[in-house]
Amino acid sequence: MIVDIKPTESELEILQVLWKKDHSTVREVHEELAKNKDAGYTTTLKLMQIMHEKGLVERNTDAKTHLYKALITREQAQKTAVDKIIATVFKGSASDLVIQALGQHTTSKAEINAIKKYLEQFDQPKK
Amino acid sequence: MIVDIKPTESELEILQVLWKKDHSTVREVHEELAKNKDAGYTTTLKLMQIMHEKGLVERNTDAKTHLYKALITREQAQKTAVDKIIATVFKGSASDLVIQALGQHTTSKAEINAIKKYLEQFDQPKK
DNA sequence: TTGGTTATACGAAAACTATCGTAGATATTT
DNA sequence: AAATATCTACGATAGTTTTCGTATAACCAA
Repeated sequence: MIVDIKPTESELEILQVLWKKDHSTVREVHEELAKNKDAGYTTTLKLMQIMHEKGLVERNTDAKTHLYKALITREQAQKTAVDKIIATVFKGSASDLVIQALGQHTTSKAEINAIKKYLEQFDQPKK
Repeated sequence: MIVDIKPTESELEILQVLWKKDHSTVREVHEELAKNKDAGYTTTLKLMQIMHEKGLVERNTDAKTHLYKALITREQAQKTAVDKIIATVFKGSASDLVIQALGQHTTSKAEINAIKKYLEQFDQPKK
């Protein structure tokens, strides 16, 4: 595994924005975060510079305004996050997590069916 | 909601121990943590004292050796944790979390069946 | 070309977390 | 009772994360 880094809370917020687009400027990320958060522009800038040092993002510095791109994928972050909470609050039981997740969020019929379909694969004996 | 506090990593480790029993001493918690962690006794003590200040635990100080008890339940911690990662890395989709969780952890047949059974309730039209 | 806007760089403070040492009180053992 | 062990209290330190102010460079408009 290339990236073994656990992003901090703030770094995850930034990654969220970066995952939406191919690449973003600090300004774009900051505007997006500003909707829910109250911090200055240079704070976002500094965080993204640190993320670059850590190898969480790459950036293109050709132009005056740098372009940032996530290097860790959403899937990697998901895996890390799931591993952690299963270990810390679910006593190692993935199914406990599943039931908790299904219970507390409204889940559409389509989603339910997707999960059922997913579960069916466990019925098939391995060929 | 009474408890709106997000326990830190270390605090969660301590809560894990407290959830197993009705109440525990610092010594008991420390011995348990010492199995996987390498920190001094006073570190555990200090952490538990801080948790008391924060209202994460209550304690009985009648005897010389205090008895600690978790005030936040495992279920509350689970809910907070699940809410957070659904929001931060799963774009708000609970089913994405479910599938990710099922995919990356070995899940026993019994667990699969438990989940299936749980899902069946969504088939029944509300009476 | 000069003034205003928008960038980045970077040091440093503030806030939070984790760790430990030491002091002093209380219990236990011999 | 004296020595030893065990406990709490608490200050101090170190590490990490988040925040911001200021300097400086690049761009743009009048």
